[in-house]
Amino acid sequence: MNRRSSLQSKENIKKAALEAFSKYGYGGASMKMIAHEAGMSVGGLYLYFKNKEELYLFLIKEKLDEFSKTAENAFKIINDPVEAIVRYINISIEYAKKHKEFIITQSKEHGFTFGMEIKKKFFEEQKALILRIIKKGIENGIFKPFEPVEVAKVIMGLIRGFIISIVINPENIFDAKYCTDVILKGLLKEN
Amino acid sequence: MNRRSSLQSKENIKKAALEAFSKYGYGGASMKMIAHEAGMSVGGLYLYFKNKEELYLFLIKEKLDEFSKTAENAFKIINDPVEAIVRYINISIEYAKKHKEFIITQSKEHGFTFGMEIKKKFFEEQKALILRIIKKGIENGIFKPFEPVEVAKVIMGLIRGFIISIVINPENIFDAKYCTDVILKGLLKEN
DNA sequence: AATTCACATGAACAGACGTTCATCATTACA
DNA sequence: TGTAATGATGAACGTCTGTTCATGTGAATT
Repeated sequence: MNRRSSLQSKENIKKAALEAFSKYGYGGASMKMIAHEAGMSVGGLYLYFKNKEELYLFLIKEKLDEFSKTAENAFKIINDPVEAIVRYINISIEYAKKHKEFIITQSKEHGFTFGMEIKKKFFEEQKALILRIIKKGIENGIFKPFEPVEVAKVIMGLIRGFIISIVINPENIFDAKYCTDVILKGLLKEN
Repeated sequence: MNRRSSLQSKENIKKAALEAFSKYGYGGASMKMIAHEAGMSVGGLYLYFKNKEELYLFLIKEKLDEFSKTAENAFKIINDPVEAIVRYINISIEYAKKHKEFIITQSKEHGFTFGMEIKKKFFEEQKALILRIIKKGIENGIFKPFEPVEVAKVIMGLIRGFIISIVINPENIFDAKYCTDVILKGLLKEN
């Protein structure tokens, strides 16, 4: 079969590759199986991506950008820090549910040397975003006067854990509501 | 070189394998490099482990058991729920720092079909442990009357995130104190 | 109708992989 | 000293990998 639209073919490859990398990791996913899943030959892949590594990095970058845009857009219309935090957690969870295993794949294969700069940059951006929310909340007197940077780290950690939990325990997904409840109100009854 | 103690050789292999799997993942770590790092030949590995898969599963099981024992022992002498939660988080973090990347390796390679039963069992046990603490705290009137099961999930998620954060951002490790502060006291100033 | 061009193929290649096994070296015991 | 037994070797094997490339095909252009 040939003479398909070039755009469609690339889209097919991306979809197949994302699935394969997510399921089997970088080493475990073979170019042959990606090609097969994309409905084309091995050679065809190399018309669209220089090699396996480039294909992998392309996917990482695409997904991270996707998330960044969604998150930033959401905050353009939110002023309340509480709502912002709740919203950010919800966006993160939706994203995680959508991309499941691939998220973990990203943070592991090849001992982080792989696409490290891209990921580092992404995490820095996200931390800055949360930090802005926290600072605002503290300034407004809504949040307790914790150290903002440390709180931002904790929130990021919580979200990461949330995402990992979804991937590890997909049959036991927990509601974001409880998550936000705990960080906002705290476990203790009285201070 | 030969006629080493069998025990020492096995120990060398375990150490080398843990390092290799942690750095490069299951697919990325080769038997040749494990053998080399252990100071022996490839064939030698097969005197102690049936194959690569068995070696990998052995390591997973060993590390999880190690952690379970540490956690359980700690709680034998603690009655205060607050102290117990703080302690559990600290133990988890210490463990994570010690084994870094291997923890992530465990939750990913081969799409979870790998050693899944072992991990599932481990997580169930840990959740039960946390649940016990939370329930006690609520019964004693120390914790807010949240849904205990959901809170346990959130706590587990937080810890997982903490661990992942340590691995992703080793140069930016955050203090466990802030973590426990946030979950115990909450962000909001007034309810 | 002839030519060009984008898209696609899959056998072929070199290298790496996990695993096996005939062989060897050292120790323990007879 | 001779004989098992234990621990270790690494070349060899078959399989799979990522990548290349000579070849093919159908649509668009001339």
